[in-house]
Amino acid sequence: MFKKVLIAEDMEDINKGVHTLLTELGVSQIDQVQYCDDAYLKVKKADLDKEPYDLVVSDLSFKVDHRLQTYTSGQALVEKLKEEFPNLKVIVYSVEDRLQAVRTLFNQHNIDAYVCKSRNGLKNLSLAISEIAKGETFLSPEVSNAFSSANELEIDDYDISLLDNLSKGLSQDEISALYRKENISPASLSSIEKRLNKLRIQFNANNAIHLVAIVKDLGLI
Amino acid sequence: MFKKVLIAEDMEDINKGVHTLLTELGVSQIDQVQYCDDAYLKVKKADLDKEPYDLVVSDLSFKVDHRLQTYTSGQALVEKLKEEFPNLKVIVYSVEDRLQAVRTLFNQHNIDAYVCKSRNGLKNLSLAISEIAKGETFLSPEVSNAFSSANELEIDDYDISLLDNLSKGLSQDEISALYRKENISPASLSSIEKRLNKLRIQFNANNAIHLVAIVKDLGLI
DNA sequence: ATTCCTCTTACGGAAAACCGTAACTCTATT
DNA sequence: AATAGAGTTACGGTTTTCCGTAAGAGGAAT
Repeated sequence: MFKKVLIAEDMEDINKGVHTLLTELGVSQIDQVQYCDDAYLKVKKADLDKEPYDLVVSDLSFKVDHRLQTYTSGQALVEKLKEEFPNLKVIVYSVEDRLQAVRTLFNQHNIDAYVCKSRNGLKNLSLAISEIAKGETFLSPEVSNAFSSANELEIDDYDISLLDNLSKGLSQDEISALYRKENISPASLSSIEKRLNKLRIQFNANNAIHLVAIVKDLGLI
Repeated sequence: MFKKVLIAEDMEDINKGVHTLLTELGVSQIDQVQYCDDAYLKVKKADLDKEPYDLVVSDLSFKVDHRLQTYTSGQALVEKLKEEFPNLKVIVYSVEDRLQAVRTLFNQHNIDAYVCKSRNGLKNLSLAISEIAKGETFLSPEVSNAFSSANELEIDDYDISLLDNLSKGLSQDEISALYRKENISPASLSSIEKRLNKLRIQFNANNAIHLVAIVKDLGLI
């Protein structure tokens, strides 16, 4: 079992809940931070001191406040940690259930577990820890279909960019011009129309306004 | 101080964190539920048994799962509780920072405190409890401007309704027809256009999509 | 090379949104 | 009763979105 664990989570109540769980699991040294930068510094220092962490449990979203941060999101933190300390085990513990994000975390950043905060969040976190201790990876049931080919939601980065630009007030014409300038393909007005039409159908939206409202609610943008 | 407190919160880690806090504050009996319906039933039963709760701490959003619920949101639960047990103190503890929602909870449903889940969530929750014990109400700093008149941007219910209908995918024509049917004035397409134009100027929006995106971010709808 | 398939682009018409102007209604004031 | 002002409605013209059709571009397989 793990001996030295770091929790990176900005909300102190959750931080507390996870701490209690880890204590119950018999982890002897548990450190907590509420900012991404603090997490990185703590891991770095522990490594230099030859007393490295066995495991980091990190949230994805950290609310911004007055303190300027180099790493402003859990993604950025995890990416940096796994790049610099490949042997460090990392669990992402987040309310996010966006399959695309989960896929990226596993495929690009090699995280060891993804646990959704939910009713059974702590139970799953507990499971994840024991799986990782055995050298396995863990995926929360809520997002278990992230890698099942059946569920290809087919929303890619291009779609997100499109929706994001729409929500920023750009007309389809302006988006087309922008994409031409930045060599993003497809850039034609016609293709943009087509793509948005596909998205409207996928999300059952009546028009572009409705579509943007829906994807904002879903947290896609 | 309060003796008997109920926590309604679907995420068990937060539940645990709040529980720890209440224990530290010296609350002798703390009950926890993860479903709105359970919360209502517990309060109801405690009242019938002549051992009523002093305080309920409730989340706003409860993820839906297999269990069918009569009350599907914290709003619905709080509304029902305050209607049936006006003397019961209620703290809403939520990540939501939508000012409109906060106003409604205070004005319509007479909640006693609104605490935002954030870095200092538990500290504020602690403050809220001591304020309520003194017969005061409490409002988290994050939403403290919910009642400051400076913040009145001259957005009335009609504007909100307009934006809401837009975000639901109705065309301006359809909204006009709807308002005529429901005797909401002004109902003409022309007036609706004018009002939306005013809102676009107020919020610096390029078009209707942009406008809806902005007011969604602001939490107005 | 050819066929087939998919993705991209172009175009044209209908619908909706956008924008200015003007007329009409209602109320308050004198 | 007359006037002014604010709010509502009507209308025409321009731009943008929506939607179908069709032509071109590029890749994979035979």
